[in-house]
Amino acid sequence: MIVKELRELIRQALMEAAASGEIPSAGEVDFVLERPRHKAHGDWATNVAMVLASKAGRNPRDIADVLVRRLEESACAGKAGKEVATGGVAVLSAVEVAGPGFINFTLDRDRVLSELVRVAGEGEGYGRWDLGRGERVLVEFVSANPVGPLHVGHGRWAALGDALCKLLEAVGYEVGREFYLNDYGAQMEVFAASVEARYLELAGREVEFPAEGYHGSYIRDIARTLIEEDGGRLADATPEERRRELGERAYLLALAHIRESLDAFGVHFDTWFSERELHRSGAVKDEVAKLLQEGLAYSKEGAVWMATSRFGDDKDRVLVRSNGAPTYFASDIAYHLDKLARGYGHLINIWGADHHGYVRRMQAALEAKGYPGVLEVILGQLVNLKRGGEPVRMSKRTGEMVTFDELVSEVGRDAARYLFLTRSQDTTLDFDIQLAVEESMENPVYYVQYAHARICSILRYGLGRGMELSEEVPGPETLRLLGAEEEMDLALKIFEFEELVRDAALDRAPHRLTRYLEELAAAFHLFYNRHRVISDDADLTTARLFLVRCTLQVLRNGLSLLGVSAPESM
RNA sequence: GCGCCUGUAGCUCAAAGGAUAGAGCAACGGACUUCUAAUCCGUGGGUUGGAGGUUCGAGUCCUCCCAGGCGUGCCA
Repeated sequence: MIVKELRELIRQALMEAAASGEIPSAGEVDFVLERPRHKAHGDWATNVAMVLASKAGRNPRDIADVLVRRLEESACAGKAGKEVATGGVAVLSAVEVAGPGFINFTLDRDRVLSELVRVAGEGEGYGRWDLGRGERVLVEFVSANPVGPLHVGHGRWAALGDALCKLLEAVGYEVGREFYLNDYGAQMEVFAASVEARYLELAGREVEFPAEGYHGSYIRDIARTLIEEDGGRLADATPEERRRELGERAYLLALAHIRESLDAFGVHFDTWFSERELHRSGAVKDEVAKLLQEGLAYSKEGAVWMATSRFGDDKDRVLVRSNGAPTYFASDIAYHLDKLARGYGHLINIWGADHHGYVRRMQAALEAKGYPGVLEVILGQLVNLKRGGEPVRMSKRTGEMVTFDELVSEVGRDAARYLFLTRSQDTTLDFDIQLAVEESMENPVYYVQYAHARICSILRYGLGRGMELSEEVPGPETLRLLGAEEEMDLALKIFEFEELVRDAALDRAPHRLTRYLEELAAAFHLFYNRHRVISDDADLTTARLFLVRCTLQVLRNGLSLLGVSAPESM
């Protein structure tokens, strides 16, 4: 790939120049190679001379001059017919020193074209890496409490988690997607009691709604479904039996609903891990006992505490309450150890920012167990849902909320996924439903999808005119007909994709992908408006169809990483 | 009080420590007998919350201050 090649050329020039004493040798130099913001600064630029100069106390422009001279010889086409060192193939058409000491590269057109051929050759595989070398990573996300429908915030984690998983897969990790079910503890009982109350109400009984119960209308919906299933027979059962059975059936309904919602969103989990099972199997109890044995936990004031403060936590944390009930923290330790026991070398959890106080203790616990650094927690800021500028509450307790399902059906799956991913998870997301719907024609997702559909339309048009749209790569003479500014800009934008995928994956920043796709689409739309792809000039048409097919491929690869569809027409 | 996140154009947001801080929306003016005008071109719009510091170079890193969000349970 071009970036690698340029880096290698720079390294060579550094070595040679250092060997001849023209520049100070500084061992490994950590330099930046990037696409400059301004076109006048070439196709690529590096700060290597400035880095080296500040290390050696020399003038950066002098060092840059030396390097440029060597690069010109090794990689630049320069004057026509001049031999270049890299196997006779020129990579660059120009290398210049600029500004405070930048070295700006302009790619040789033939090199651009050969890179396009590579893009086409790699097809769906373009942008994939093998950085992970198959290491197994478990990504746990959404993990909503199964006591009601998903809310809008969960949608953000679903979109983010899934995109992150796809990115990690693209760079060579083997990824497991997991949903942790908090199907144990007090909230399940509140849920059961709430459903029970509605059930009895619907059966015509006088009941007092539990003080802390969930007021959402979905509770009544669940109760209605239950009563339709069993004809209300549980109204006369013993309270214990009724509560237990209704709770269980309500849980299964809520869970089924969550699965359906995620399914409709195109997010699929490999595993649904039940907290209850951890308790049932004794894993939680056993782990607490083990921690006591290992001296990592102790008893105090009737409770069992874990000594997390020895591993970076602010204070020690309770594992077993003085009433004998294990805390959520205890089961979470057992849970995370279970993940590791299943062969995952790295754990990623996506949590809402409201859980950030929990991160350190969890990491401390794993460090105590001999797994420092295996748990990575991605904290996502919350979603502020709005409708026409007015905030919409998302409280399960008061029941006033917009569900994830409603959002998806209003805004659409692609737009919802895309919009959730346009912003870094570090920033709270204002999601205005009304705006998303009203402006759906101006939505960035349509802008990107439109580029894809437009290309498909060009290809259809070509087919209709009896054009042969083979997958074959045009010969060099034909390809050399490409060279217009918009064509080269589009090609260069295409080439950014590989590194972008890598960076987005390693930096956990799927939002960069959305931005990139918008830039790529913009480069295409501009090209489209300036040049006809299909014209009377058969060779030029062939060449442009090739460029456009490369664009199509990258749009497709990128959208697929986001989990957004690439429509053939709109 | 302490901890995490955020503060950039009227609005929503981008910018692995790089050159003249960029997009979209909103406003205004242009481009369809031509492969999809859900597009393109142009114009206006900024003391990057404030003050110091680090260095060749700071929206980005450090310190302090201001503002907002979220935490800071023997809740989950």
